[in-house]
Amino acid sequence: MKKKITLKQIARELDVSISTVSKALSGSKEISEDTTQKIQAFAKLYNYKPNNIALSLKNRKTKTIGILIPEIVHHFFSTVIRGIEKVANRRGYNVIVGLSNESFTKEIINMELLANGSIDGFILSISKETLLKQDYHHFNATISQGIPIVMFDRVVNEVACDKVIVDDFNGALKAVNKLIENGCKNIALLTTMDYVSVGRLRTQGYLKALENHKIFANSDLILKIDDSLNVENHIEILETEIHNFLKINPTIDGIFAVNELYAVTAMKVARKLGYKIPDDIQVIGFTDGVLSKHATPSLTTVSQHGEKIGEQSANLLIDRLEANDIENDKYFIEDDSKADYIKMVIETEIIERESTK
Amino acid sequence: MKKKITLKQIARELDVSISTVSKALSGSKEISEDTTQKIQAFAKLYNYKPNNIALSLKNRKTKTIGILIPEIVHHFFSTVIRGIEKVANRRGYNVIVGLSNESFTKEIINMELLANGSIDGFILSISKETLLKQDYHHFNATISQGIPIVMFDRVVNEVACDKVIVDDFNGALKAVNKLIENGCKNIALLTTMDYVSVGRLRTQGYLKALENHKIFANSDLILKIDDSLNVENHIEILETEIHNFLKINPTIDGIFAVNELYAVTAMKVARKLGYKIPDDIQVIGFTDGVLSKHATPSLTTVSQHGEKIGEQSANLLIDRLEANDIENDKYFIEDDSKADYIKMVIETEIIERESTK
DNA sequence: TTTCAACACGAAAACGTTTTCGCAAATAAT
DNA sequence: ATTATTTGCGAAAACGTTTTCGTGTTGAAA
Repeated sequence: MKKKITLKQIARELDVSISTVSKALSGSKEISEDTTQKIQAFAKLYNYKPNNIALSLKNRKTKTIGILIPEIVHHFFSTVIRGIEKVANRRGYNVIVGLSNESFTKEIINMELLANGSIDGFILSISKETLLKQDYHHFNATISQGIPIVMFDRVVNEVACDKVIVDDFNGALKAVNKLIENGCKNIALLTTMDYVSVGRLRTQGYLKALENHKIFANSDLILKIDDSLNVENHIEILETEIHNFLKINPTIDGIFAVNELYAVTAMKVARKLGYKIPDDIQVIGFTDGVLSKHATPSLTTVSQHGEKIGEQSANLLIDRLEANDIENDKYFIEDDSKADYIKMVIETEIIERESTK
Repeated sequence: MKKKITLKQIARELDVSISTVSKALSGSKEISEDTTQKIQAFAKLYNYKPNNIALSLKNRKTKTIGILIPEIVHHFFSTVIRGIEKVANRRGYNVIVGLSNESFTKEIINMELLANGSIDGFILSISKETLLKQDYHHFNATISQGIPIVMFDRVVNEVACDKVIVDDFNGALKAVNKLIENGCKNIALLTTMDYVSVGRLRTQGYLKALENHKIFANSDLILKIDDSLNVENHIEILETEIHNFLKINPTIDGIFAVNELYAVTAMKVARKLGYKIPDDIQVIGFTDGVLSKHATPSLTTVSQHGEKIGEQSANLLIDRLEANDIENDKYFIEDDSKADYIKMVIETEIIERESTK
């Protein structure tokens, strides 16, 4: 077992001081050609690599980003992680992932754990429970400790930080517009309980599209589904809810769903009821995941560009981290209270597939 | 901006030494009741939490696990991560995620980056490129540095470490058995090029099942699909390949696919060709992901229990890490070469849905 | 009164770096 | 020959902990 070699060991072996080794390895002009050569050769031979932890302690920065998301087995979130990882890697950062599991407490614990020196900044999406409780003190506490946060997708005005969001309103608007233009007269909305702002915005987009076309918004055509904790098993309930909904409202000829699961389930149910898609009913979903791509018929969706969201979030965070560096170097620490934070909106895009005409 | 408080600051403020503060906070009997109270109160007030990096440096362990996977936007891998995170959290560890993107070089870079003190051990699944190259020196180098590795799913005999694998052989065997018992006479196999051992094992299970039932294995019924780099766009190619395959072999009445994408695509194509599922053709896929669950008809699959794989991997790794601790404490470092490594096999389970009778 | 524990605390080392400063020797300028 | 400057290197501090080993004070035992 060859443990990693340290500066001290090299120094001892070559009979020079630690400082000399350090300088030689960084190519300092202070050290003579000769010794530099000798030390570098030795270091290469023993595959010396500086210890990251020691560097982190010395520099008081870890070059690590903490990602905190509600759930990882989820297409959208994993694409976001991929985006974050991509730019983080490129810019010399690592990512450490925490899962809140939609729980307020786990969110707090995870943050406190990582905020104790393990990471330089956070990229996160708020858990449902936190949104329900509307308790955001842990975010503000973290920020006031000097640890910047970037929130994505599920964000909240009460916290002053950079944000990257999907243009949920316009995404929904565009989707419903398309349904209308495609000739749909009675467009249903399949949505969740709207304490998650995201759902609320999509509903607003739906309503606005109808209004723009002078279509009366019939509240009977809006089905709100309770997406409580045990989502996994609720698939049958989901199906029967949609089934009954379609039975009661036989005039529906277009469906806009706020996620792809609702959309494909609606297609499934509709087909069982004898509807042809897209001939009798056209369907558009939000979120462009595997399901949409491989459903039969494949689903027209509003793509959220998760990877792009991740990239932008990472860039925003790292930009701020490195800006802070400069400020600190200048011994000029600006009053953060008037720092202007960026809210970046990522445009959606409609991916047309077989579920619309 | 309230930066985190340190022992030194508390010491200065309360006019005691750093050692006293440290001891008081850990409840040492050395310190008087009075001072202990005073110090603890002060620490609580200022929300003191020890700096993780400093602790890591001192203890020479980070309580962090490095996960290295080929791809994160992938149902199986994200369930594994979820499993790892779950037990890691419970046992006091964090996880830091690296993506190899199926690239040999990125795998190496990521490992070297994290091996410099950032993590105590690795849990990883080998990238395709590495498997092709059959170059495993970086794994062995890491291990001989004293950093344990646990490999899952895509493992390799050439590296001496703990492994957690799916019982691919028996999973395939059971699946094909079921097709046979359900009356299928001409069972096709949809597989990939088999440099990934996983695919090879599934093929062997398929062949064994046929053999057990004295069915002649017709090589015409095996379709090997080239799953090269640009998988995303290959969906049309996949469809046409399967289309032609089914046209040429009209007797096929059962399909076993080594992943769910091939399975649902096969269903899609078959239905376009006028087959009824499961009446004319029954289909079973490997990997129980979202697609299987929500396809129409829903797909019977061999579940790999990704979360369980993650949990077991994490337990194996942490067990070994903490066993090493004890050995080191004893100043008795065993010769690792004769350490016996565990290969844990996770049994598969068939989830029956609508694509089989 | 002297001796000895017990008590309460501080100094210092260690983990592995980087960096500032100081200092001797060698070279250059006067 | 004397002073000034460069060159090449080492000592030490610092990052924030924990822990070992002193050490001075107190109260009790001799």
